[in-house]
Amino acid sequence: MRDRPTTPSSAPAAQPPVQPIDKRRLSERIVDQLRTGILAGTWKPGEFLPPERELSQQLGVTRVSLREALRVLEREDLIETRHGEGSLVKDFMTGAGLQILKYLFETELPQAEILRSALEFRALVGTELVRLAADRARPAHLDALTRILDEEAGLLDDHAAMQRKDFEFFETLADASGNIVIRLLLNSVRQTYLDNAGMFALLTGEPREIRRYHRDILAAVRARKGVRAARLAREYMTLGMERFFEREPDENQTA
Amino acid sequence: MRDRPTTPSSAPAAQPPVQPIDKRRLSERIVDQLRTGILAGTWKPGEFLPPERELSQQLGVTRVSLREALRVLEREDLIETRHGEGSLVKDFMTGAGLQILKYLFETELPQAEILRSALEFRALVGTELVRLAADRARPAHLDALTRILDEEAGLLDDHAAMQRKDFEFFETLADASGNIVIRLLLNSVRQTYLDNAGMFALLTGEPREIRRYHRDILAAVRARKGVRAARLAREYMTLGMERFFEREPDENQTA
DNA sequence: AGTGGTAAAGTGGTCTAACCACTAGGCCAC
DNA sequence: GTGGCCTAGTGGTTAGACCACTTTACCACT
Repeated sequence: MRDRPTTPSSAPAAQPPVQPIDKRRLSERIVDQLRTGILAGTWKPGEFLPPERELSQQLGVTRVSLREALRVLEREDLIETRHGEGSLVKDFMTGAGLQILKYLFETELPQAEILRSALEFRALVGTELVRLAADRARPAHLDALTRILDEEAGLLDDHAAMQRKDFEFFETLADASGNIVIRLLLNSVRQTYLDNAGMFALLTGEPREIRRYHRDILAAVRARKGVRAARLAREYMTLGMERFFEREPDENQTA
Repeated sequence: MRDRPTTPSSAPAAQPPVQPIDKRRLSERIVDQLRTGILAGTWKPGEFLPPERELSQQLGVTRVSLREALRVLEREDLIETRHGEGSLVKDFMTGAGLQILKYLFETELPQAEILRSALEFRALVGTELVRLAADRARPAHLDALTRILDEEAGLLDDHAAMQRKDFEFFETLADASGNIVIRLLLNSVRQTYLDNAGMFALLTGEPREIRRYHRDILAAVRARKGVRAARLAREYMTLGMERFFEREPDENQTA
């Protein structure tokens, strides 16, 4: 393919002159709108959403599209639809699962608490996951980890890409840990992590630093040094927290 | 209300002579059927489900009901519906979140691995959750925990009820931990845990033993002895594993 | 007082049938 | 090559009708 007089497509693309078009289903956009309303408190737990006929008319869609949206919100445990009564708004804090974390990042106000929780949780799971991986990793896992490390070598200038690789690295470790629940857990938080990769990037250090830790962790895992691997993982995942939060009185003695 | 010549309703009810009627929505039953098929491999990742028109006819329902079901499966990351193409079955092991754990317990064959993963994960999170709770629990949390312990006193003969209280106890500790992500995580696994309470009951010991641990953990949390509380929690949550699995070479030194 | 039948209003659940929108593949004109 | 166009297959959306459930109130028995 020869060069042509068009917008250069290589390198970090500048913003194009047109707006992308929202091609999502109506039901998806309805879900977004209603979920935002619920998380923001427009409808409070214990209240009912407007009747389907009314709500669909307000939204300018048919009941069919609205109802597809309601099924999704129900699966997210944000509402409970009752035949003959209506759609009851539930308390997401005691009902909704990890999937909604992504939306809390987008909407909830006291972000600091949410971010702290997320980093703390990441450190907690990451540490144990690595410990297990060191016990149980099989050659195929080690190969996969090595390959990721190789690929990272070419991404030392692309902070965002490195962040994605970081997640992939720990996903592979989760595979190696032989714990299917942890594997599913990472699936649950993947979207949250990738959507906020930029924010996490500010906390997790430079690409070179990330890769250095990955390298050391892999070495420890390969050598089956579970304690050392876990200590490295904890150190790595605590970097960001130390950078952004006053170090709390911390009596942890995990290593 | 006087006594009447009808089936006694007190005490553990014997099985009634009639079958309960499935009042769930069509879409829910469709979801069950399709999800089972996907997890069992009837349709494999990369394949497309039959076209909506065809599938709805096979199921004996309209596209409307089928499509509500598809939205749920899509939210569970088991399928991806593409306009103009069809509904693609995805690999649940790399896509689906913790919500599906419940169904893996019901359908997947190598249950031992899943059960081991669940117990291992429970121990891991439970331990750290207690550690955090000891650091941060506030009076209101301690009161709630005390109340639960009181209620447990009346349930020492009801293994199943005790199991539910156990979950409630740790949910409250999650509140006390001040970590919203862990709180949401417990929501994600609640259904799995309660639906399989019987199975876990076999592993977690007698009600009296459970309560004794709860009491000791609460005492340590109240005294802000994070290390001791965590050690107790780990011990408690490891009991079941030791009972059912050969103790693996374990290099953990978490306490 | 308690029980059960009935009716009405409001709301969710399901169906029918048609039409719109997107994707992929093949063909063709430029 | 590129773009236009057609066609077949599939999902997306609409409109309106009707069924089923819940709540409330009223009423008729016992």
